[in-house]
Amino acid sequence: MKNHQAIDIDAREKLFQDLRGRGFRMTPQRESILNIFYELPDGEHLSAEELHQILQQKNAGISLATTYRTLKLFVSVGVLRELDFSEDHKHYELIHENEVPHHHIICVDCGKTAEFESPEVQKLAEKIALEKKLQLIDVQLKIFANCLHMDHDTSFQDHDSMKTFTP
Amino acid sequence: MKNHQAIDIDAREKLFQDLRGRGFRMTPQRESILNIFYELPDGEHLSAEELHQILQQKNAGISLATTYRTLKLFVSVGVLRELDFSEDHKHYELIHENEVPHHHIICVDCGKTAEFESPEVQKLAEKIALEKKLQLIDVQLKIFANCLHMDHDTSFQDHDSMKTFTP
DNA sequence: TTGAGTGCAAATCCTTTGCAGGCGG
DNA sequence: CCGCCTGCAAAGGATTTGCACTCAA
Repeated sequence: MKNHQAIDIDAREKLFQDLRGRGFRMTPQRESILNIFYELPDGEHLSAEELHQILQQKNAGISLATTYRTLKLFVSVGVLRELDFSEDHKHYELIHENEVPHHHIICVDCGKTAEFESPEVQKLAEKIALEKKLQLIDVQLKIFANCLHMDHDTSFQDHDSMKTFTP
Repeated sequence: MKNHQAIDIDAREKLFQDLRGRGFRMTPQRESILNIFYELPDGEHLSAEELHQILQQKNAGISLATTYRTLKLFVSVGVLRELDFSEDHKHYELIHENEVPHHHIICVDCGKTAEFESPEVQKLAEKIALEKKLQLIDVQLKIFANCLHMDHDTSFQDHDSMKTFTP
């Protein structure tokens, strides 16, 4: 399972420096949280609660309040992307350089999600931003569908059990 | 300001019949809520709280609980679309036949939204659904951008004041 | 040293739900 | 009539915040 760890040690340290440069303190809590996202398989996302549970398992001893505060901070500085799958809570995923733009399919029946890559969507958004004189920040496409109970094991991610998958 | 009212009286009555046929009761509360969405300018969306306030102003005397229950019902039967703009609450808009697929631009700075039409996005989603053997239900594209404080009066919708606009 | 960051618990906000009474079909 | 719907108020769940203490720079 490919993850960000092997290739991005440098990028991670660069990010720490960047954040310090922007006046943020690089606490062990923030570092732990960032590391978890870097070590996550490509395209996988976590809710605040899931992240907090992982931190607990690692004995990182980070409070839920700090988890929420850190997620919010990382979103505001462009390190994480906030996703909404029409559930009662948000999900978060890493934004890393040289990521291939990807988007989400959500099964309205079973609630699982799958990712797919689509440079076309990105191009389209760039065209629209140019037309409308907007500074493009992020693009998110959600396809709601019924997966008809096919391909669950291979393509879809189960949020609550954090099952991994190979698209 | 174009709205659904003039053209869709029949569609509205047809919908009532359809819902009744599906075993739902057409109460005055449900009718009032549906009417509000039909009378809303094209492409405009409401939060539960905004909808409830409009109902109050019209002396419809509908409780917040029923407002939420009805929104949820209409989403589940495909009458309304649930939107998320990374705020702390959802928004809802009417899904009506012969609607031109439209999507949303959200200004990360001021929080306002604008709609734009894009048949390309729809086509792309249909292609992906076909490839992956999914039954396509809905497509939502969100473009996060900075509007640089331009065109607020003409293109962007202010959620909380429900200011209307002409895209 | 110092004020940004943290943990804890209480608070807040949005949304859901239990229950008794109301009314659509 | 029957049982789906409603209003009310209380509950629930996710997220935020006040406060005193800690520690990164």
